[in-house]
Amino acid sequence: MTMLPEDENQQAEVRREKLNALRQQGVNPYPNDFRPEVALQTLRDDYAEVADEAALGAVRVKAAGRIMLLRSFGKLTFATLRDGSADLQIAVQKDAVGAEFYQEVFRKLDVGDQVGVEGTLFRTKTHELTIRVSRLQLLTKSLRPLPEKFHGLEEVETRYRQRYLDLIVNPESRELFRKRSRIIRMIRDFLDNRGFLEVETPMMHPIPGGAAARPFVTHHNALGMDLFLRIAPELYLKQLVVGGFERVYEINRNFRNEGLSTRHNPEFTMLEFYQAYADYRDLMDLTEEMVSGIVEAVTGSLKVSYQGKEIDFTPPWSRLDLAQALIRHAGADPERIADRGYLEAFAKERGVELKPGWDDGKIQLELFETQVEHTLIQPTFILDYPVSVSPLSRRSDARPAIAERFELFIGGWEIANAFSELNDAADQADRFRKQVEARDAGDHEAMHFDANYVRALEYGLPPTGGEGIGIDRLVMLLTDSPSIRDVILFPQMRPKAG
RNA sequence: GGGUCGUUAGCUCAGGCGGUAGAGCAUCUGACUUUUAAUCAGAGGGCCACAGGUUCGAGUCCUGUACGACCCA
Repeated sequence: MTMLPEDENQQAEVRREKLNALRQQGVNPYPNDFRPEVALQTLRDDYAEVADEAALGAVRVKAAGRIMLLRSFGKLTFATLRDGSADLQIAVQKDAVGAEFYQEVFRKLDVGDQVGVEGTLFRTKTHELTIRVSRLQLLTKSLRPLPEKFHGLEEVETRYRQRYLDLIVNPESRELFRKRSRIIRMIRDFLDNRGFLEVETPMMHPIPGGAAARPFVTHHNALGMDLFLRIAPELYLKQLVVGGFERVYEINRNFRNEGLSTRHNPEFTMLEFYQAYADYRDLMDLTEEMVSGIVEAVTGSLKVSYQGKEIDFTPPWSRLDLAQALIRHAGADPERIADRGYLEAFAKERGVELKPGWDDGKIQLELFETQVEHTLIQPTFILDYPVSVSPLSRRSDARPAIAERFELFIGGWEIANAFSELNDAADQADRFRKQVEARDAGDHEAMHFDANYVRALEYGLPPTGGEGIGIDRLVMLLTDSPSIRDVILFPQMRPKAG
């Protein structure tokens, strides 16, 4: 019965011996009959101002947690207990729990063990609120030593691979993921309050659609067909708008088969929402209101420091069309911004490699992404994209080559992508055809023709605005996290040998 | 995919020009009834990521591999 694999160490060996000794003494090291009655944070809150000895001594408490620190004085031991809410000190006196229990059971406990305690409250000489333990029960014996008490766990690789260790010993990591959860809940509240319906759409798609990206492929045995992990829920959500759900949203994972980086994880969380009888300008207003509200609620301010840069979320945010962005931020010539020869020369001058088959719009987009995007630190809406690179967006009535689309950039990254939805079924079919042509010409990220989606449009999609917001990047900005792996509990890692 | 850097005790980290592997915390033994990273005295603990190479001798130099971090595409 090997309990620990080959990375056995001396300390684990000692703990296992203690476990066996406890069992022989009739102590169950893994009982499940203890029910804590109060969270440690509640005790801290409720008795923060109470100093009266008699009053504290009258408070009977029953709590549980993990031993994080032990300070033993022979007949008296102080320990720091940590539960899901907070840390609190306990004091275990030999006389109070019984000499035999203290000696034979309690002294076999280690940092990392889970215990349940009953007792009363008191304050130490230095006024620290402490549980005076009258009864203590081992709830779970821990067999491996925890990372060091002072430095915690520093090595990022272990923090990602064994996130539980990071969460146990690094309180700031716990706080970060609580913040992430709060951000997502606020998004739900915001949308729910505006009459949006949260829905779930397929994660496995027969045709990958709704974005320009390479998908992961999987296989359904019974159907005998390949399926694709979704790269976006967009086409399904709009079918729901066709069906009469005029405001829908989904917060869930997308999967894109591309490289890993500090801003890319192969699975990432996206909010997509669609609102009938709205256009992309309505969505800009909504986005400003939603995001700035969340920023203020989460950080207490509209000004956020991200990696040394100050980002001011105070609305209204800059709105700049794509051509203007190239002129203003990349120094393109305003007179010739739509001139093909100029665009090619400008790209060459900036070291942007052009691929065959690129039209003016694609060159402009590429120039924007390489020359401008990373400079947009303050929240900025870039709008009016070329139709050719926006195959699901509605055309501007006044300028048919321009799509009613915006992307939101913050901290130099794309945070959101939105447009007035294309609801002209024939135009959509044409756009899909052009995508298929690009695909046949070698563009692996170009879209497939989705006939089911076109058929849905033929039944009539009301005029609609739709948007996707990258949740992980938003959380990065609000938690000052340098890597997307810091805001994903279990980021994708290469398997380590053994 | 390319470049740079990293991998040493459970954790956090030192190891000058190649010469028997170090510290703090943790662990173990002992002392200690008010500590706060408790303190004091002692002890044990290493596949120096892995595989080759150079050398009388490699944690250290060279090559490759794995994993990670950062930058670039």
